[in-house]
Amino acid sequence: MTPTDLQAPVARDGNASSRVAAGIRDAIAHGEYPPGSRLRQEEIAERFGASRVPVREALKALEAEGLVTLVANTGAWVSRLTLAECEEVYQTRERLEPLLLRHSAAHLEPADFDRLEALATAMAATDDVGEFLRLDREFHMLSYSRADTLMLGDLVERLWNTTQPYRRAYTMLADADTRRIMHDEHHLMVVALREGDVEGAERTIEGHIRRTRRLLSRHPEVFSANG
Amino acid sequence: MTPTDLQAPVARDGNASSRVAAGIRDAIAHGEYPPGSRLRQEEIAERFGASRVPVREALKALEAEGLVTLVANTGAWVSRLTLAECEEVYQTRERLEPLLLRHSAAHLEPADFDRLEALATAMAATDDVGEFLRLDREFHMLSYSRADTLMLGDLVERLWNTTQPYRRAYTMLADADTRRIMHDEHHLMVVALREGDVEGAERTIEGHIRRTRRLLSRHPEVFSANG
DNA sequence: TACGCCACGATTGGATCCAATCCAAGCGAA
DNA sequence: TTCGCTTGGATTGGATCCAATCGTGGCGTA
Repeated sequence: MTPTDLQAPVARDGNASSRVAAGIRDAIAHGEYPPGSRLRQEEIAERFGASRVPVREALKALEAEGLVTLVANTGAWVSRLTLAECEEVYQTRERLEPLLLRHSAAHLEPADFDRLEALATAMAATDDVGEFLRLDREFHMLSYSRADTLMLGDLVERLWNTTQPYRRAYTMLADADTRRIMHDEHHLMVVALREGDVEGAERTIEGHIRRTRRLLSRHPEVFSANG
Repeated sequence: MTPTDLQAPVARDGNASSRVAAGIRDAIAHGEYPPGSRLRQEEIAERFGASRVPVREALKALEAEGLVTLVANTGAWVSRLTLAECEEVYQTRERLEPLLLRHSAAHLEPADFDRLEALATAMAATDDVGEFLRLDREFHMLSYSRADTLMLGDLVERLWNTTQPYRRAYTMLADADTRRIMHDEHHLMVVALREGDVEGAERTIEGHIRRTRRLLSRHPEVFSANG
């Protein structure tokens, strides 16, 4: 073993297969490839100006992320969730996101609080679902952004990604009361974070996710048939 | 979109690239490729009787699992953990394994309890570290085996895999008292599970992982230099 | 002697080509 | 008409080949 065989250098990217993976991830998130739709290697290769080899590498990585389901000698599909599976993701988030928030909270800066506040306010003001979803994701990801973690941050982001295609559907199911409570929770979280009340922030995010889970468990129709 | 484009079939395997991935996973777990060691595509390809293409696909998947670190145009290394990163994995397990156990507990059968009991007893009896590690893994995985989950089970298994190379090192650091407590916890868990006390079992596994995390945080020397 | 540049070997990344597999349509028989 | 078989096209899986990149050793110069 030569001296360079030990000590892995820092990660880098710009690779073609990584770009393809990122592109597919993005396309799924934007609803371009809905859950259950098939992903043909050649079509993707052409779309991203690459050959099928990096496409296959990307699909393998996305499979490990849970976004894509591969079947040997048959093809790749965007993963589809049942209601029970979606609830499982939310139960998992309920456990992990408070922990992640704890890692991040202590390192958040005043400018972050202001931005969080602005996002919470903007969310309460908008009537556009797409806009709301974008703001909501930015809000929560910003709250986690100062966490210096190896895998926990990525893990949580993956959980968001797998449920992303369904979020639009059940967001529209919330009535006025439920929405107000959700906005209140967002504001509560900003206050707790600003005051350095990590425990309070943890409880708030846990309740927030729990509430969402209970909301979607009352609406199985979102997951039936071709979602 | 033709009719066959929707509805992904059930997963299957037997693929070459999956076999390579499984093989590498196994080799890492058995200490054949220690953390920080380099993985050359051609060597792996030759070892598993395949070309470099499926090897690259396998490496991409293992990277997404966190077992391997890829650097563009440079190579692949077995992921190496710092003490802080290992603690992060344990904190994550502390949150997830109780949840997973809850999913599994209700479906465990009498034969499972007997096997768990036997494993706990065997663990307390053996002096061989390798034997202990094998029994310990089987014990905990069996306790989770009846969980019908989409990703939570796989997730937990991945967390075990990433820390596997270090487990041997810090297992040997436990003094007699610590070991006795760990064995007590194993037996406690079997009792709780047998009695259908899911809450008790959850608390026990959480405390069990927590205790291990605190043990290893007292031994940073395991992670320094060439682990 | 120490530093920097250059060139070569080794390794990874990507593209094309060929084999294996699967799906579906069409044919034939009951 | 319906079921089952067969065949052909489409798609995936794998291997080989070529290009791009990186690390290293050697050379020259200050």
